[in-house]
Amino acid sequence: MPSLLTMHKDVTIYDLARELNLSPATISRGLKKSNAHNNDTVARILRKAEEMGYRHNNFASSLRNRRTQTIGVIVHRMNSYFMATVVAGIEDVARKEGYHIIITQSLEKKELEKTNAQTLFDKRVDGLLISLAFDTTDLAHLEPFFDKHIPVISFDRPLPSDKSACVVIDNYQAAHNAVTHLIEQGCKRIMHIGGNLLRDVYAERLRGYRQSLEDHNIAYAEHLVRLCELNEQDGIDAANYILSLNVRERPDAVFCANDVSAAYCMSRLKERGIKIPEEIAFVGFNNDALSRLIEPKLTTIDNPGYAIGEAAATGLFNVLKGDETALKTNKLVLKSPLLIRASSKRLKK
Amino acid sequence: MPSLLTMHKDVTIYDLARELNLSPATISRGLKKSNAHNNDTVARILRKAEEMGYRHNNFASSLRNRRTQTIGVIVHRMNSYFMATVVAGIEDVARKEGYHIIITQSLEKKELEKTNAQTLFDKRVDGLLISLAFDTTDLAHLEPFFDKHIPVISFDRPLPSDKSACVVIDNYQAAHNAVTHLIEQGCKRIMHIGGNLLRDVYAERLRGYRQSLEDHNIAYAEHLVRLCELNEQDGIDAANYILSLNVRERPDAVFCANDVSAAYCMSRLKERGIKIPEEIAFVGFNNDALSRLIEPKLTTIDNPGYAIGEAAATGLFNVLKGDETALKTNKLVLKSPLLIRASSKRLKK
DNA sequence: TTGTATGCGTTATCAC
DNA sequence: GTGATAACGCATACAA
Repeated sequence: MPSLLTMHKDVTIYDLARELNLSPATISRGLKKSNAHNNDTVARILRKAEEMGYRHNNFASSLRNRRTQTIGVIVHRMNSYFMATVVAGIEDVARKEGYHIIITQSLEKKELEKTNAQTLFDKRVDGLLISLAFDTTDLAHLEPFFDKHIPVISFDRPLPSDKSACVVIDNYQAAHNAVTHLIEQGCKRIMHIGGNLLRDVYAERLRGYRQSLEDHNIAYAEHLVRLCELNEQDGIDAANYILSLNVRERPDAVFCANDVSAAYCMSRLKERGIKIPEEIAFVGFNNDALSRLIEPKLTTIDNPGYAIGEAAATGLFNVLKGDETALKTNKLVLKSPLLIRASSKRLKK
Repeated sequence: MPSLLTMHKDVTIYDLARELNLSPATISRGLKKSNAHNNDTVARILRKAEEMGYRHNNFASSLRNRRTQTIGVIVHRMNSYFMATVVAGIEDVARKEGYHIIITQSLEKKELEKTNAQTLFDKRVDGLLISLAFDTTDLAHLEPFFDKHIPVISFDRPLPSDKSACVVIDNYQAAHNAVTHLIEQGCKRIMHIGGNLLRDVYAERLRGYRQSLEDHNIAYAEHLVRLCELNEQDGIDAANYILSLNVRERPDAVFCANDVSAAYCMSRLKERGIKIPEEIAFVGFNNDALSRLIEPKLTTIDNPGYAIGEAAATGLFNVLKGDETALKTNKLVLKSPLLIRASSKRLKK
């Protein structure tokens, strides 16, 4: 008696060959509509395949080809609108190329990122798209990919290496725009809530912040920069920190490296009676769904997730198709406009 | 000259066999630490494998075994906190079992769900976990799984079929609790914003709503029930609808089948000067991150995503291990408490 | 345009 | 406890 686990025998190209009095080779070629073939034969093959419920066996094929038609994706976390759109962009391109994707999350942990990389390597993905975890320093876990010439392209958070291309936005410019906007609204003591400087994204945002201050002759103040993981609790902690400062030291604006922490920070400050944007103006980053939901609506920088995913995947396929220049062009930079909303509007009275 | 695509030759068990003067069969057995073996030999094999950079070839293995050690997951959408936690639960269980998961999204579209099912079937997943799209009616696309005895377990939105088990919460009871709570706060005209009744979840929530009204002798009013897709725009539309009603018909509370639409509905009403919860109280569903972020904080029903994912995956593995009772126990129901927050607190003055 | 023959890397079966 | 061998299903080099 067959148990639930016993797979019924699959239909193979041999079965089709037998039924059609053709050779397995012809079937194989016919099924992938390869050029050199009699149209009529192809039609017969396809019809029979349909009729007998044939399905292509990827393993046998991959074993033979040493190609999996699969690309691996490592994201730091999959729970933001930004990342969901990045993945959507990747999926669309991959689907068009006949590829599948395997998504894994590092949950911002170096160790998990390492495990995921190993898993994907062992699954023989044809390429890798990665956005690094917060605390990843060395790239030893990616060496196997480099060694085997499996293309790796990073996005959002680029690899500190010239071995691979990356798709990013101009974080420096975006941050500079955001801070300049706040200054134009009349803000003088602008706080920055940023991320781990190991990640280029956050280093660049900090650099843009500092440069804008300098451009407007505003002194950089150590106590107005907080680096953290940018999660809910960090937003709340930042608010508490602000509340703990005496009024002369308190910021009159906050530029935050993501919307989530900006939202929680704002929320906490409002609870304690601080008026936004009158007392403290806010600019976030990412254009998360929640930026339009909170009150006042959050001014933020659009982070074009879909375009980033699309560009990264497209670059990867270009490399897979033999266009090595895609790896030489080290950086692809996409636009990320500032979206001005109520949280930062403070026209001088 | 090897191109980027040329994979260097992989180390195989034959290579190990040659180096160690053993047979490939011995290597194969040694690598999976199977019982009947000389410990010393196993140690030598493992050491050599490490040294030569051997990695197991899943294709060859799957081709031979007809097992992929992979389970497929179809979710309707991956962008909610709820779904992110469901997937986290599934991943954890799968990892412990040595399985990988492939996640696909139907984006609430029947057609895409169908494509995904086919893809996963062709990828020969050993099992399937699925949460149906809004508009899925027939289950023809799942027949191949049933035919081949590939176990399918649904979660959140159960299959309208007794061919497979499902993991859900008691949506009827949860909705009943929510509405009863609103009634206890003194609300008399409670509106319900619900989802497509094809999905059991939403039908049950509506049923709980109606029953609670009946239990408290409140007449059911057709014009106070709106069924939609529960997205951002639907929330806004519902708010506009409410605003269009004359004051005698206007609801004094809204019970919404998810937090997102509740949040957008609230936001729009507030914009138009409606006081929440004083004029209209709100209860949402899911305990999304945003429920704690908006103002007032949204009373909601906790939807235990992690536990659901964990239970669904565990059930699937039980079936894979031969415990068929897991499929017989048709429904596993998890707890989903009501979390009372400011948006529904309206103690009588 | 089609057929023949072989190998991809692993594992199960059967010997020894 | 270990070895020899066949088979999993497909795709390609080569022959026809």
